[in-house]
Formats: sequence, C-alpha cells, structure tokens
Amino acid sequence: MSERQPARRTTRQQVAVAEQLRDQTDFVSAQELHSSLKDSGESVGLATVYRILQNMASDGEVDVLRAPDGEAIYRRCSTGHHHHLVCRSCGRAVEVEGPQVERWAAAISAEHGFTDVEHTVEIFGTCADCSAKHS
Amino acid sequence: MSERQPARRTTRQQVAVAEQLRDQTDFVSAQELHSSLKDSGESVGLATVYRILQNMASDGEVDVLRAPDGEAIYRRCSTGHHHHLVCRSCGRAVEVEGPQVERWAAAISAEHGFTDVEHTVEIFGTCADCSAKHS
DNA sequence: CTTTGTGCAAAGGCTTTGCATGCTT
DNA sequence: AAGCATGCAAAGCCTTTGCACAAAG
Repeated sequence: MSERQPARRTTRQQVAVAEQLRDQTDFVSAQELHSSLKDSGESVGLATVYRILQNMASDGEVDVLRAPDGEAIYRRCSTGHHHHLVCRSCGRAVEVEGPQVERWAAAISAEHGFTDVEHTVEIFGTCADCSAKHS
Repeated sequence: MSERQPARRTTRQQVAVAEQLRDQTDFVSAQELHSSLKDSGESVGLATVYRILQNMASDGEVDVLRAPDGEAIYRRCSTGHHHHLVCRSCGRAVEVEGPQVERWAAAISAEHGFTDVEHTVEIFGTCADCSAKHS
C-alpha cells in the first residue's frame, strides 16, 4: 500500500510527448520539446509539457538533470541505472555505466551514516566532432 | 596571454561575503547568504552578492552546484578536487574524495573521445541525525 | 455523467542587467 | 581624478498555479 497506482488517463498530448522523446537521443529542455512539438504539428501547451514531463519523471520514465545554467533537461531513460557524458557544445549525450562509481557512492554514504541516497554523476566535455571543428 | 588577471578591487562587500562563507561549512544559496549578511549588520545588496559569488566562482574560490530544485548553492572550496555528500534535509555537507571516480571519469571520457572534461558528482541523502529525527 | 487533463494567462522565484552614485586606486 | 563596484529597481527566464473548458473512462 505504499505503491501508488497513479492511473493517468491517456491523452493525445501524452502520446505526442512520449513519441517526441523517443526520437530524441539527446537531452532536451521542456521549452525545446514544446517547440519541436509545435513544429511537428502536434501542438501541446507549454504548461502541459511541463506537467507531463513531471509525471514521466516521477514514474521513472525519463531522466531529469540540470544543465549548468539551471535549466532542467530531460531524456527518455533506458532501463537500469546509468550516467551521462554530455557534450557542452553540441549537447550530444552518451550513456555510460560505472559499477565502480556505484560501489564507491554506496560505501561513502554508509561510512558517513547517510541513508536513502541518490547520486548524480554528470560529465561535461567537448566531444571529438566539436573539438575538431574548433580545430 | 590566455591567463587573465582580473585585478578586482577590494571592497567591504567582498570581504563580508568571503568571511561569511568562511564561517559556513554547508552549501548556501545566494539568497541565504544575503540574509545572513543583513543579520550580521554587514548589509550587501542582493545583486552584489550574486556578482561577487560569480566572480569567486570563476576565480575558483568557491564551489557552485545546483540543488535539485535548480537553485544555485555555493560553498567555500578547499584546495584540491573533491565532491560532496549533501543532506537533503538539513543541508549538511561532507567533503569526500574518490580517486576511483576520477580515474573512471577520465577513462570514460577518453574512451568516447571527449576532451576538456569536467565532472560533477553529487550525492544527496539523509544524514544520520535527520533520519533519527524522523524516527 | 464524473473526473482528470489541458490551455491560457497570470503569478512566482531566482538571477541578471541598466544606470546613477560611491569608493578604491 | 578615473574607473570599477555597488545598490536599487526593473526586466528576463524558467517553471508553477488558477480556473474554465474539453476529453477520457
């Protein structure tokens, strides 16, 4: 009884957002997603985009992280726990895993008496393509 | 000629902010810092607090990270590279190190052709004191 | 038919910016 | 005296919220 069954209704807007995310391999902000949808002819209100993304996030269907400027960016998340390597120039994201990091985080937390922990690992850099362009 | 010498002028406000940070062991937001300063009788304009914090951050004198809600939080940073374990309830922060994580990040980045990388590792959890209170 | 989701616009919170003044150098 | 730093207030941006209407079950 701690498991909540949100029982959300299926709407055109939710489907549109989900599909738009399915086509995206990189992180996108709510605003970008909103624009893309408008361009696709599947217009959805901005507030609704935010609400849908929030729902998807709390249902664990998307990853949310914060860009350095504080904007929230979202991405359809594959199953399992992982982290991201994001190009700060073009936004390209690579999913990476690191068992060692998981273990380290768990150990450190336990050592300091922290419980109910969550960790975020974000690596921002310049990808090969972009550093080539800047030659 | 790539090294910039900012040559900032020394002002009462900058000293006040620096000292306030020196007394803080936890991460604080610009707004909190602004309040603390007002309480200390060393009033500093909010915009100025933001400007000083930005300068200190780009000079590498403080760590900046984003709270889950997107607010920027700052902390005087000790020398060397490290990460933080932050209590999501009381804000208490513990500085931690993890050579393994550094190595992992470097390896992953290289493997994917990323250069000029920076990584952020944030562990949010509930510290022992806070979980005791919630009994 | 009832309830939940959506749209629009307004409000909210954090941060930045413009401009005149004060203070450091 | 010259120029950067500060303060205040206004503007900007992203995000959330209120309320009436539309749609799902």
